[in-house]
Amino acid sequence: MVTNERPLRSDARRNRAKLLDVAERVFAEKGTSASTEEVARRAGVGIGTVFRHFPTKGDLLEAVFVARLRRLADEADRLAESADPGEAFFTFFAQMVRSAPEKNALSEALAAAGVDVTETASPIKDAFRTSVSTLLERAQRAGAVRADIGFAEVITLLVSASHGAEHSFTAPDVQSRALAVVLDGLRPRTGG
Amino acid sequence: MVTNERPLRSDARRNRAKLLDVAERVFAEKGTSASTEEVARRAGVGIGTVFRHFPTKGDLLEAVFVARLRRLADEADRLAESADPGEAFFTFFAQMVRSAPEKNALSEALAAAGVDVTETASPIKDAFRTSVSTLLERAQRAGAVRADIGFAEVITLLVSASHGAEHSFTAPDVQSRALAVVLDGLRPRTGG
Amino acid sequence: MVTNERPLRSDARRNRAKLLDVAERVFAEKGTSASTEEVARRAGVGIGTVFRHFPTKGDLLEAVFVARLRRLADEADRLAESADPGEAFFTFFAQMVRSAPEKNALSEALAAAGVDVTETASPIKDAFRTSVSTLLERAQRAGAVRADIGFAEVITLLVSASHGAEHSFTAPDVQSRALAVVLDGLRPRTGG
Amino acid sequence: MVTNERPLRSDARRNRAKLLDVAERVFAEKGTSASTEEVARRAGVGIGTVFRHFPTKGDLLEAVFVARLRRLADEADRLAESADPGEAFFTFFAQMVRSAPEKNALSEALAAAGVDVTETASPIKDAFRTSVSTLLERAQRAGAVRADIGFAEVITLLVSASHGAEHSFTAPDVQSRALAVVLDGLRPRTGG
DNA sequence: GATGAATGAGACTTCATTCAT
DNA sequence: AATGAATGAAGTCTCATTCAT
Repeated sequence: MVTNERPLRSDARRNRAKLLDVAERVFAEKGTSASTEEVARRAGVGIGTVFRHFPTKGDLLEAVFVARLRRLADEADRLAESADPGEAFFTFFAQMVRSAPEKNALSEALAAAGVDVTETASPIKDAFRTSVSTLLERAQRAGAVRADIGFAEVITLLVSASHGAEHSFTAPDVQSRALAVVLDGLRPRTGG
Repeated sequence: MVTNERPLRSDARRNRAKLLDVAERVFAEKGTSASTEEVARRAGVGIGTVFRHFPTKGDLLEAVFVARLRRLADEADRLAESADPGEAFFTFFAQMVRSAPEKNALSEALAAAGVDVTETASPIKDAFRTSVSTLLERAQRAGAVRADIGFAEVITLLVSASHGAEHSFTAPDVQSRALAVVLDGLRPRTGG
Repeated sequence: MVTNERPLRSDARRNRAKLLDVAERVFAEKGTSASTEEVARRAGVGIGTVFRHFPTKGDLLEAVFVARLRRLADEADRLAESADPGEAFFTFFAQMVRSAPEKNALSEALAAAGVDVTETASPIKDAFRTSVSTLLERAQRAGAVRADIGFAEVITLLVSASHGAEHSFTAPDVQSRALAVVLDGLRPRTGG
Repeated sequence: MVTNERPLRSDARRNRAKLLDVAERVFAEKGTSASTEEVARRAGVGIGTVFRHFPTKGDLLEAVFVARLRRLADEADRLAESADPGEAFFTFFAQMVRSAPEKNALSEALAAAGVDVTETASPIKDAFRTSVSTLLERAQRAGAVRADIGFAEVITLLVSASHGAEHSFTAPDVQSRALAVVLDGLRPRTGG
């Protein structure tokens, strides 16, 4: 089935992309309570244009989150093709957490992914879930990750760790060691 | 050092306590964007009274956080007296995380504790740091907690895990397993 | 039963009255689509003050209508005490229609009265209904008004005629003659 | 006198007619505050097309009114040929009022007719005036309608009664009796 | 001529904060 | 000290109108 939405005019498509891009940056800097006006201003468009593309501030936020999820799923897919499943999984986890500080509210995006699977069936959320699950299962089969956790636990930990990492005042080495703790916890208990 | 603030009139003292109590509940229920007006209403005082005690909404939020910290430090002190240092530490950690959901934004309070040490030297923050550090060091000396982390890492993990736990839509058993991962990560590596 | 709303502070009462007064004039001049901002400006208060007294524009409009109804009911009561029931009724009807031009949307207030009796049971609407009904019944008993109509028909005609009269471009004598037609129609058919 | 406007391209003519048709329905349903955008959407054209045909929302509204007037004038003309002048007049009056509910704001169209004679000399308005006047005069000559009123009074009453009838919450039988009152008022006084 | 994206003034509403009572 | 009315900046959203495609 083909969607019946005709493709946007080129200028509109450009504006939409620009808005999404700017919005991501603005929300990263000031949190999700940043005003729609500021997004419009920094994108160089009128406030009405924002509204046309995203009828509600919530819609704009959701679009930003979805865009992020899409990129994260892509990254997971890329890593899934690597030779070492364990390394692939831990790399993905660590990368996400390390990139969190520069994108405030990434954790919300992730949380949204974990949640709405039950409510709004969104293709992107499904794709993200599939990509991460694949990464996880391969690592578990390879014995690199403990077997008693699933997608939900991984997301919860990812959300948590990302959130912790968003607080820029924590020193980088503290972040590293805290992350190491979580990663160690994800490994199977040796000599258990 | 003695503060030069004269003691509050008895009704004022009562109002202040009541406000703090109500504010904690309100912010827990609706997040920190709940209105000052609602706090006043539910405390049964005029809005002017809130601002007399806490000249700024930020001041009110901080006071709530400090009150929480004080209670947490007390709890840490109580546990520090128990016989098993390892169990004391893990109990403290788990208790805090499990109680997070019912106090929205607790993580912010904790984050604030980690932070402001550099800015505002607050006696309560210092006390909290001392209490938790004691708990940690005893557990480490007893070999129950890995030795390569300190107060900062623990707080970061606590903030993270609490935040993850605040999202009520995650199932309790998922929360438990995610918490278990972090706790396991905190233990020394066996057979290393 | 006493309402549990404590009386307004004197300055608030003054402002409320002023706002109602100004709002009535503004809506009369520009129709009900006049902005709340303009009401605030002409009342010499901040926009927030309007909101405090009338949380919604709809609330403000309703308050204006209710105030009008109250005055109309009072006028009906005053006339009900006059010696000639027929004259009382026709005077009331004519007065209302003649005063309509200077209060745009009076008809809406009246329509509201006719309507909401079924929905929102408002004391003022009930009072208005009672007052006008009394006036009507006395005139009918005196043989001055045809017997086959009731309150509902009178209100409908009043609303209609008032609306017609609101269009200021119609010459006064045309208005008079049109009103005369309606009044004649209300009289019992002679020699029927 | 010939207008120097070149004839519209066939698709443009079709669009114009469609727009007028849709606009009448939309304004009837939602009142004149319905958005121009909705008219465009339901007509299946771009918003730009609406503004090309009617440079202003006011222009669109006026065009709708004019179209209505034209149809009303036609109806008046048709009735003017019937045998009974009195019945023709009353039928016309009653028909208009009865059809008012389904065309919200018809009264405004009529009011516009009464008015703009002085401002914009529109052929259609003149035609309407002539048609209704003819209907009225014939009925008066036949003794079916009182002689002391003219076109202006009839329009005023028509506008009034139509407005009253537009309020859908009034029961149909109430409407009927109210209309009967006006019609009776239009008849010559018997036994005067 | 048709299209629909962009515009931006302006409407309503919220809320932290001030200040007269 | 307490009160709560007043304030007004700021936020979200709407919509008539313009203009590049």
